[in-house]
Amino acid sequence: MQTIQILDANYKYNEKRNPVIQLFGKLSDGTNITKKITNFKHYFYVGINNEIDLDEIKIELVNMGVEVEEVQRYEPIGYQTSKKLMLKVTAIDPKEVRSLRERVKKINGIEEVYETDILFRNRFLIDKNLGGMKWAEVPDKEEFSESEIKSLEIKKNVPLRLMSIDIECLPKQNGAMPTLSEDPIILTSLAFSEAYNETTNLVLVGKLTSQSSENTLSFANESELLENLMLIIEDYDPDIIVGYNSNEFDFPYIETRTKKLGIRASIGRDGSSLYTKKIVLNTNVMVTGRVIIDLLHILRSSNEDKYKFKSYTLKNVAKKLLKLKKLDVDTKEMRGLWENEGDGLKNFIEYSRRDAIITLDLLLEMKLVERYTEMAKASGSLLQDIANGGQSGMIENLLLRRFREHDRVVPPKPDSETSDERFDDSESLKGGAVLDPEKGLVEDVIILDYKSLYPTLMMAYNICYSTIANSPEDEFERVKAPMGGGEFVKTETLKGIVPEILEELLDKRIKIKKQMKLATGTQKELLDAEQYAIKILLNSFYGYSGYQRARLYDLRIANAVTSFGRENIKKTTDLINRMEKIDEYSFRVIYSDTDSVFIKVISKENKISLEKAEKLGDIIGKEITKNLPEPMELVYETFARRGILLAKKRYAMWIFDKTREGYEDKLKIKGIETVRRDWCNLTSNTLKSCLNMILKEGEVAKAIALAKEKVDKLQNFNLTKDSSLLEDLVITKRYTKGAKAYKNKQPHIQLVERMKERGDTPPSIGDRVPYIIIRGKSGGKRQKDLFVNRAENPNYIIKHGIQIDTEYYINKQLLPPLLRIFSTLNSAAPTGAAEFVVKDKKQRTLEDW
DNA sequence: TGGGAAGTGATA
DNA sequence: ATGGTATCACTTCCCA
Repeated sequence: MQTIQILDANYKYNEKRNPVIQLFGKLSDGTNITKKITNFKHYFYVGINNEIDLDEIKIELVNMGVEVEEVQRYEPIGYQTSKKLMLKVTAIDPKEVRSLRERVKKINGIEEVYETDILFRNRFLIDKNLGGMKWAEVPDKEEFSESEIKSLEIKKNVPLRLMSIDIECLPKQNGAMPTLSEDPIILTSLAFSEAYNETTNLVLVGKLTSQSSENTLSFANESELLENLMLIIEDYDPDIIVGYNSNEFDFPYIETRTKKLGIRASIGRDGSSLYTKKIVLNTNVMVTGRVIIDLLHILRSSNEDKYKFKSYTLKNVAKKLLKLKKLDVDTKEMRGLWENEGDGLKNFIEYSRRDAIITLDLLLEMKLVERYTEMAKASGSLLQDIANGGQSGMIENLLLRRFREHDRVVPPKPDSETSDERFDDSESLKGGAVLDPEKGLVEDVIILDYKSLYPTLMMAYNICYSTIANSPEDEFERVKAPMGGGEFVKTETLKGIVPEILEELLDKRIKIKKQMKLATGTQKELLDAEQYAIKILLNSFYGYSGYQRARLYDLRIANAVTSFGRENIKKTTDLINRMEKIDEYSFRVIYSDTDSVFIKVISKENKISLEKAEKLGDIIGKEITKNLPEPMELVYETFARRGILLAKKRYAMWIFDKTREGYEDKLKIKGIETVRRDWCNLTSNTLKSCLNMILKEGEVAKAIALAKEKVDKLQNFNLTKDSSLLEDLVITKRYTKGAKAYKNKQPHIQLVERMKERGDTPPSIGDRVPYIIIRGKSGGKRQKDLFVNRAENPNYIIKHGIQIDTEYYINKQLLPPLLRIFSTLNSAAPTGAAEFVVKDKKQRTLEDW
């Protein structure tokens, strides 16, 4: 017997054209191993009309060459007291299932089909309780039957072998984008996390040069470079290959070049080739038995604040995450460097090497492998599916497993027509409630929030597909969502499948968090990855139920969650407002959003201490929690000594968090321009400094002086003297779709169009476009001078010495956000702020004249 | 020219 | 391809 951790799975036909599952796994010593399972068959379910003769239906099915079995199953949606008779249809060829489904649907008496679009490898993993990065016990032999494999619960993970890749190509025209069909790959850099033959990186050079050394291999031409690249990959045998924009550039490029040169890119663990597939905007890269990760793709789609950047170039991301400066080569210099035999080529090689090293370092720094491993283990999805992104896949995997255990079938994914219908009435899903804040300066605010509100609501009210009461005349007791949403039977009648999953996940997360407090080093990191994976899953069930492309889309569920949530936060607010004084303190809710409440502490005698604030927060939280169904919980989050509430979802708070060394203060800024990427740094930085002065130091006059200083500096701005300030004027916005798809003009889109006309390399869809607003032609027609037409690329501005529209930066970038802050202070600091506002108005009128 | 609607991006 | 809604702010567009 052997124990393996599963890295990847697929299927392939044997010589008898029977499907064979291939499992790509690792032994605990790190050895890679492939296992083949021979007798597993694909199947799906059909729901039948009881009035049609069952035998007739069965005969028609059997005539299609499938096996048919009578089974008892629950339907996917709704509380049911008994199972229904269904048919399990087993196909011999997994590829047939799709066409079979269409033929089966036409049979008279077959009303529904279920689980017709589960990938064969997933069907196998689900049924055998196996999954990505999970462990299995298997026979020593290579090929065996499905009954010989057993799933194991093992916490530890085999270390994976990681490799990064980066290619450089030589375009015909200096500075142009390389063309697949014509321009060769000249350099390929690799970095290895488990050393390869005692080296951690390699550069393959596509021409013979004296520059070759131990870590630099030189080859006669591109063909030899690529042939050797394939050999190195096979030899090193990485589990994960990571690149930066590699799904859109490096891999498709390698695929095309190898095809053109007649080289087999057979880097799959079963000897299959690298394979890329373009899907609308993105490209999927597949290498059997290995996991391909594109870091750019992952960073761009990340929701985490720490991975949000104004620019996603490898250079900027490395600067921010690794605090590194990346060597940079201007694409226009590439040909010169390449043709240079001395230092030029050497620098080019080192630049390329460094890209590969940085990419690998980023992967390690982000702890991505650890996170993805735990997400795979918690959901059962394969590592590659996790890396490709999407929470719906993980949720579906979990639901398929649990529904199966409860003898409940799952519907197929909606076709495009069905999801269009869903889209049409999608307005019917309402979200959380946001209370209009008491705007202006506030002091002494306790902030409380609900821990995992949506998941705990689903548990508290037994909200699930399996507990929806679907017929009004049913007699069992049930709870109806307060404002829209379905009715659900109580836990005593039937505990829902989703609440059951959530409960297990929540318990597990609490346990892990406890263990984390005692753990250190890698042990702690592993636990952190595990709790993070669970957190993602916990929070995804609600979104999934309201997601139009979900198998189990049900607005009665999604609406019930938000409606219970809205009712709950309103009740919470009312209860706190009506609460009796505690000691000499009374309370008023001044803001709330979905799951949080901001409570102003009112006291005539004493300013509240930080310790007392936390104590009161705890008391209020417990007081509210005690009247709530389990496991809902309102907890103390933080305390703000002072803050400014500007509008819903826009505020700045000076908060105090308890640490081991005492209290740590910082600004918690939400929604306002300091945290927005579509404002220039000059605005964000000035605003942040002003907020610091006002909130922390109470120095309004100082803040106003700073604002004035910045305005003055801009007024006297001179590009040739002061080009360092230019960087602070850059605004970035995402280029989201093709220019023709925009109904209104926007500065960054106009710039992209202009860059195309000029023949500059334009940003691609999805990129953030940096721009600066330049001065218009005075006396020109107003229409032509619209600021949308005056966005320009920063490099272009420097190169051509173009004048900046300093007025725009003063009146549209600096002043509005600053004035919004100052004007809220009018009552608190009337003199300073008022003076500033008046002066500004004067200035503006003067300029206008 | 003023004011509101609509489009867009970004955030909570 | 693919978790959700609420909200803000800016800009252009369009009508009176």
